[in-house]
Amino acid sequence: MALNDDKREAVLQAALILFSDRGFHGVAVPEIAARAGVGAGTIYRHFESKEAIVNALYQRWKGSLSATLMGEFPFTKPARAQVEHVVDRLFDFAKKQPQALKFLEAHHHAPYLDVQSKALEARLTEPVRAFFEQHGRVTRKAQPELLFGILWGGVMGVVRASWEGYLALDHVVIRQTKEAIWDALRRSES
Amino acid sequence: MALNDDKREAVLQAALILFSDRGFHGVAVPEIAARAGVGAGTIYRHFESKEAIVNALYQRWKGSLSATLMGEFPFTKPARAQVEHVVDRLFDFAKKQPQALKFLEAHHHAPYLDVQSKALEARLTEPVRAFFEQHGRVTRKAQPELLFGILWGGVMGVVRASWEGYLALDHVVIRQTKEAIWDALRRSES
Amino acid sequence: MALNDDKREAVLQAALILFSDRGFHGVAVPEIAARAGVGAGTIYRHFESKEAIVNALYQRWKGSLSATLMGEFPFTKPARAQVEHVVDRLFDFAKKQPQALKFLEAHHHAPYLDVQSKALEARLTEPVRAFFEQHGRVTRKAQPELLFGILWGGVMGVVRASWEGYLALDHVVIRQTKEAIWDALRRSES
Amino acid sequence: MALNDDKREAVLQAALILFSDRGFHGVAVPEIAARAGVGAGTIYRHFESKEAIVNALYQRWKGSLSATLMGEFPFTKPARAQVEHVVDRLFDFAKKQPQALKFLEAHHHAPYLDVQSKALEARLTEPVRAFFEQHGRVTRKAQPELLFGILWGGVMGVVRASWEGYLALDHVVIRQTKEAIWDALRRSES
DNA sequence: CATGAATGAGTTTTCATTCAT
DNA sequence: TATGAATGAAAACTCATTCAT
Repeated sequence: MALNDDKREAVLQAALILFSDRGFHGVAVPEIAARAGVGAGTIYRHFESKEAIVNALYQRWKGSLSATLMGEFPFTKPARAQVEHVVDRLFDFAKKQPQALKFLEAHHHAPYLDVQSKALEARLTEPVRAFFEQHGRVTRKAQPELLFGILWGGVMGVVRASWEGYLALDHVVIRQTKEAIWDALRRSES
Repeated sequence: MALNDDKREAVLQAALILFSDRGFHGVAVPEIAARAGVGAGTIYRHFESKEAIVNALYQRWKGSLSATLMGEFPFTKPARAQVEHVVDRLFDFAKKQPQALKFLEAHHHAPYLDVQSKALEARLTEPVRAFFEQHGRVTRKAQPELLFGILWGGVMGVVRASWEGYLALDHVVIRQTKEAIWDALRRSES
Repeated sequence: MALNDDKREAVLQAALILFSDRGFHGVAVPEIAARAGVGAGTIYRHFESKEAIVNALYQRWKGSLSATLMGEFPFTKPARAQVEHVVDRLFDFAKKQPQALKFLEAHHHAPYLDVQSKALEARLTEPVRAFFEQHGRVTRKAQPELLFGILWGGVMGVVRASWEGYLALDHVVIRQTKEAIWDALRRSES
Repeated sequence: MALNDDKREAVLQAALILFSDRGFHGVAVPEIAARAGVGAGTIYRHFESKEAIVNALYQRWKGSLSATLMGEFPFTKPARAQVEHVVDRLFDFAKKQPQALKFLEAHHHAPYLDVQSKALEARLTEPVRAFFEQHGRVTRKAQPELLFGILWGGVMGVVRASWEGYLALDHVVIRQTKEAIWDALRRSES
């Protein structure tokens, strides 16, 4: 007779979709309840407040994204393979969890994120950034944050184009993106 | 006497900052009034509703961004010069109107945007996309939307890194970004 | 098996403390359940509603107070002994059941008391009041209700002072109160 | 166009009656609004919260009661005159502001009173208590708090009897109460 | 019988909008 | 024309009560 985790999940799932579509303040709690198929009061047995829901979502999906990117990371392979791994995994995540990715992008640095969520923000981008320092000799001469910005932004630019219906995230698009991104990051021959 | 345009401007300026920081639903109308230094009721002499304010802002700044990007466009110069022009102008806009750029990014495709705003969304990215079709031979073989996504996303990735304090948008950063973006887009020699 | 009376008692005890501290509307039913160490649903096997709990408490403790005051009442002794008996017993009750006395004072005439509780209110103060009519010749010339008001109010004033920490209900205080109250009630010599 | 003080007063007046009848938690804010003849939202332009209303009432009426008791206090007259002054004024207040007195009695030491209200509680009973120390030789040998408890409690006992319809606070009742209270407090001859 | 998770009606509070001044 | 006090509809949240286990 413990708190029903199915209901907690249903609430998180409903909130993910609604928040990613209309933003935190654009969604009313009873609306989340309705979509989750539970009573409005039930939400408050599982979450202390509406803010607790966003934070639970943020932490869950930030962790999930990080795990996806870092899973089976080819630490011993050359830089290009590592970059392609990250891009591949990010596309993977974008295809499998588009709502979650949209949610994470939209709630990055939001004022209602709590200390734990903010700690995650910092901690999880760190390893990806660290990579560029390690490969300083094969990548373009520039601050790692610049290179990471182009990598992440470039891929997300393609992902967003797919969300807007301009292209599909198929193998060709992914391969072309990987090539383009690598050309953007690598130290040019000469 | 006609409606005082200074007040209309003050409202738009206040709303720009508040909306870009906390989102449309995260800001109360009387708060905009307070920051604009006008009475809450006054806002409704200049705008029909809260939604009318976002839409006015969206249309103004989308137009301004577009004008910035397209102003003095080097139609007769080679592709690389044209790409660098766009990147330069986007960085320019990011430095001069950071709030406006943040606002535009955050309100892209928002459900409260009206028909006119949505029309602008489509119309203004069009010419930039058209460019890639024109230069098909010197750019990477890929859909123009993909290339545009990398261009725009890559630059915005760097801009966002600057917003988060990781780097400054100085001449070096801008030059490096232009080089990286061009390497991402150009047809590789071989 | 019959309903577990231990649980009923636990609920009443928990409710007594909570209601006397924070009032009827200031206490949530699940809170009573938690303090009683029972499930929230269990309360409704023993009481029809939250109001039924206050009424059960009211009737129990009003009866108990009345029994205390009237127990071994020295009907045949002089008026002063009878007054002192009542004062003694009231102090006794105040020391042994402070929460119950606080509860009774706070819920006197409350709108959620039912007919039975209200009947008790009237019935139980009656005998005490009757006393003053019987002793009309040795007590001050005044309506019995006035004298009773001073008696009860005066003692409760001292009790309340003890609750607020200003004095302890020791033998000296009780003796002094009895003397003062008697001097207030008796017909003055002359 | 400043906040309309009439409305603030109407809210306080409505809240006084409702709170004194049914207690703080027994009254809903829209109910206060309805009785005050204002919109529910209006209350929150005048008071930060429901608690702010009780505290405003508490401070206003505690101050008023104190001023009533201490106004024209006969500092140079004998103890009996001083006691009778306090009793007279308390009866006066009870007749003119019965709701306020009921309110003060019911909300004494309530957990939602703020620091300022609690400070008032302590500060205002102080001078009355001080009196008994000053008159130690003509009053009964007992702690001042005991004597004050009997004085206040005794009068309030009579007042409460009047609220319950058992007697009217006319001149005779008041005179008899003053005599009784004085006999309770004075040092007995012998 | 006992439970406590679930619920929706009701609570306090906020806010876009109106309107008397 | 400009205002900001007033408002009620809607928000977040609570709680007495029910009911499946």
